[in-house]
Amino acid sequence: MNDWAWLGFDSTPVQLKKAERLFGQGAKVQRMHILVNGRVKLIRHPFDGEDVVLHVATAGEMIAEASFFSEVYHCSAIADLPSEIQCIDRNEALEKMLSDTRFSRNVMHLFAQQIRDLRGLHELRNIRSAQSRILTYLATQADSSGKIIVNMSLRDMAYKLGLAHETLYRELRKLETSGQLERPASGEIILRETLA
Amino acid sequence: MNDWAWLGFDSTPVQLKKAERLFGQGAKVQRMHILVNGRVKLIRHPFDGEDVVLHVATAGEMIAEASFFSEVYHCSAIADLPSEIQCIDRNEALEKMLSDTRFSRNVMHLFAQQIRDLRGLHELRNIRSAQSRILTYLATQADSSGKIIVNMSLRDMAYKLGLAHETLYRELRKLETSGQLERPASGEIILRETLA
DNA sequence: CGAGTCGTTGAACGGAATCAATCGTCGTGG
DNA sequence: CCACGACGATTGATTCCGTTCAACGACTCG
Repeated sequence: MNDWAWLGFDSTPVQLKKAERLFGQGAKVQRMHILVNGRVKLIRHPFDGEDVVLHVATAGEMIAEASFFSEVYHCSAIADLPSEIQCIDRNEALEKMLSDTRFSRNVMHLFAQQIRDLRGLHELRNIRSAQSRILTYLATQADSSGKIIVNMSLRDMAYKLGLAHETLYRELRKLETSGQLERPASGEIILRETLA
Repeated sequence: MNDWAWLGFDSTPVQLKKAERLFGQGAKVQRMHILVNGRVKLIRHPFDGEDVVLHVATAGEMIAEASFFSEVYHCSAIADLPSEIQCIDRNEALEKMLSDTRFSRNVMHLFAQQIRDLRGLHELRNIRSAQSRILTYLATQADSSGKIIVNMSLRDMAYKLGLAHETLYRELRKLETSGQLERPASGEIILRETLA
């Protein structure tokens, strides 16, 4: 999907099986990671209480970008699917950032992109109604023809949207019944125009 | 609060009165902005429907960092309080980013910080219960003695937490009654230890 | 002084979470 | 190879808690 040539990787990517760990909370930050393929969950382990899913990284994302300037990771990274990850030494990356124009710009782009996505999600959560939250989200994901390829389970989508998965199922069904969307195949959703 | 010396500003900051506009949605991105003092709201104006508050920037933040790499702004910035803003020409900033090590690193830091904050907020919203969401948030804001200086109105805090302001008032009252926190003065909250 | 806003509380409603049960699919190991 | 367990998708019934609507006093600012 993305072209990572600018990263100047010569090494082969790390391969992780499902449930394998890329790094653990508290570990020293020594590398920069780009998720080329697969899915990686970032988990925080609080002193008390149960684990919290901080984020689910999908293909093309930089993993734990926020930790890049920290000494140690504040969360663990665990493969949620078989994944392929490009690594680059932290110091090497920092150096490259100063010497290689394209590199630093691209990294910044990744950061900015991430911020915009997060703000979008935040904005989304301010929508109280489950139905319009879902519609708004789908609208942002759809291409010009209204088609959406869902590359995650509906459960994960529900989590991302901050809804109980049952609610997501129900609302999707309602929207389907009312003709506002179609689901020709699992993992595929088509939005129908409903201009007010 | 923050030291912006590294930005190498020689110019005097822009002064905005309340409700004055820094830039409008769709305008060309020509400068980089750092909010030195005050409060600025980022507003998106959708084609239909009413305006949406994307974010409320407070002192020390870079404004619309996500737009820095875009051609035009995807939102408007409006002073929410009398504000002081440092501006730097976009091209100048990009240049500086490549030539000045400290500058680029600091900008990246700002970005990373922002991402971490946003993720934290996201994480927070996954807590369903209003009470524990509030407690968790306060815990992150408190210093070692449990003291919290609230630099925004409770209404804004409620918005940030994704709660109706009435709910926030009520829950704060409950927590106060049950001795889990004190409010010696407005804008000041003290958390009491309640180890399980 | 009046307009605007914040903080606060009451009452009622509604919608989403929760609990629960079923079905299908996939992977794994005996 | 098939049984079993794990997990995703789906739907029903019920509960509960946060939103919403409403009203009021205090304070600030022009």
